[in-house]
Amino acid sequence: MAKAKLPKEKISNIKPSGNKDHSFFEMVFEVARQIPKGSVTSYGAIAAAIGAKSSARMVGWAMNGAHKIKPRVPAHRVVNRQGLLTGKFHFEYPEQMQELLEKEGVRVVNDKVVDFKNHFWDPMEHV
DNA sequence: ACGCTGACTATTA
DNA sequence: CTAATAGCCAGCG
Repeated sequence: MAKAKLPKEKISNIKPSGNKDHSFFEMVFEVARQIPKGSVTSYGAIAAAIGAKSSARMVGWAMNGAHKIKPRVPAHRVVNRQGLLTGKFHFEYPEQMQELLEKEGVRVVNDKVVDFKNHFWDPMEHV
């Protein structure tokens, strides 16, 4: 698949100027920002928290713009259901995700969160 | 407006 | 454990 390219300011409308924001993306970002340091969660968990548990993919897609939005979204704390750092290639560099996690006390081996279940943070409990 | 893509998940083999 | 398949839905060409 030589797809590639999804650069630039895609997801044009994440933050329309002065507009009321409660799009799907905004809700994802809001939840993601609440992830405490040293904890991780899954796309599906976030999706479920905002009432779209079947749309885990949209959560991941939303994170695609997480780098450019206002307060920094800890996208590195969001991994897939297996605890794998599936989105690491979307960071400035692939190793950054693991670095950030380990820096916060989350051990990562072979691109997977160690003791993922123990570090898991359920967004539903916070909301 | 239609079709393809995708940072997912669950199920089946 | 891996591989393949289906369901899912917002954004973009």
